[in-house]
Amino acid sequence: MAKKAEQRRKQILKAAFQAATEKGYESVTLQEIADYADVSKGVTNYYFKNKSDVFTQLFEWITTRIYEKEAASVGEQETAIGKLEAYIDRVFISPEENKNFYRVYLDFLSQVKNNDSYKEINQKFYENCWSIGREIIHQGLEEEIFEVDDVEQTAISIRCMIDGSLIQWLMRNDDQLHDYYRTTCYESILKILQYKK
Amino acid sequence: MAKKAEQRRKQILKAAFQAATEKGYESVTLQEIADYADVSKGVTNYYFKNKSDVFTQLFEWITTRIYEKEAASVGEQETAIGKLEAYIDRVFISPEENKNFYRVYLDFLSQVKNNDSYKEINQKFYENCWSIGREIIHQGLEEEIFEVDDVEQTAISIRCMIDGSLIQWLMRNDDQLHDYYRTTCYESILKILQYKK
DNA sequence: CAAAATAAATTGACCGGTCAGTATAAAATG
DNA sequence: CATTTTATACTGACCGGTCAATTTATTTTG
Repeated sequence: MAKKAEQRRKQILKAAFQAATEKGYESVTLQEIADYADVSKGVTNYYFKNKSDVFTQLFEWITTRIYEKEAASVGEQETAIGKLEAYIDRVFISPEENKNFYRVYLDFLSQVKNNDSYKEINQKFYENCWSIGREIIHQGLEEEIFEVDDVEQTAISIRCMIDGSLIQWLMRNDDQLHDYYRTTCYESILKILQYKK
Repeated sequence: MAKKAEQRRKQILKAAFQAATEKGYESVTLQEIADYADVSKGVTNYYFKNKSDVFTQLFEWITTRIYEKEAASVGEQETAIGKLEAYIDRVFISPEENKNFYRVYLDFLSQVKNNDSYKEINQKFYENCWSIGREIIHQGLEEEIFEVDDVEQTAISIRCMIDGSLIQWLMRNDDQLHDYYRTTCYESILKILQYKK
């Protein structure tokens, strides 16, 4: 009962994600969401307060999922380099998935200024990302292979580098460059960490 | 005559920029642009093909202007460190100006996927940014204070770091953090350049 | 257990409002 | 007065949200 409702909610969120991926966040209509979900137009407003509510929940859902996957990948590794590699490999997962996520994510970011809920959700996402960075840095310091004086600042830098790289890659819209940007990003982070073999 | 027309065009572009800063790109109406420019709605359609045309020209105009100012600041300096500092100081010019530019810029970026003209304009902007990066790197190599094996890749990394930093700063929406992110960005770039005193 | 009653879920037509673009009128220019 | 420029009114398309009607699922009752 409540389970089926939850299923419907997820179905609509997925449809909204798909629609936003293809049409762009702002221009997605309730009709399009309904079409992608294979339901009629009224359903969305039955399960969600309004269009904005759909997207708020979508934003929360995808950022949480992304973080959980990143954290799980990093957590599996024991060494600092292993963790960093796992992180970068998870972040740069594939051209297709990165395109889907970052297109919608960029749309959300461009809306943060108009929407405090978005801002809060993104803030939480950042904090999660930074915590992954800290985990890697601490491990590297323990192994004495990184030279970092401000852990917090370095964790922030790592995420700047990741987002900056993926956004720049996305804008160039060339799947072939995906590997190049992953490598560039990875090597730059190693330098930021002042990695010594 | 043609001069006055050019003046009107600029007036409308400025109004569109102001309107986009305050209301967001997608939701700006032709009426609002006209209001900000203190003209009637018909004028915008007289000087521009359509709304999209206004924004394409706006995007081109602001990215060119940003680049020119950055290039001028860097060009004034002789030393690698001087150039890099000038670059970062120009990029992180002030919370107010960064907010205005990056908000609109983010809007544009989120539209690049739907608009080949935007993509092209942004590509040109990136190439200009990378050329500034290269100028700094070459100077540092000459002075033998940087250790860079791939100039192109490093120039790309520098811009990733800058955009990543300013976007993250913008999302946190705290003017106080502006200095912090400037410093963080500057120091990270120094590490990417493997700067040795 | 079957029929009836009730509740939950779904549909799609419809409404109010907005906006881009157009047409046309008016004013300025020279 | 003819051409260019600006102002205003209008149109048609579109969209978010509502809601009455219908279908489907669940519960009650005899």
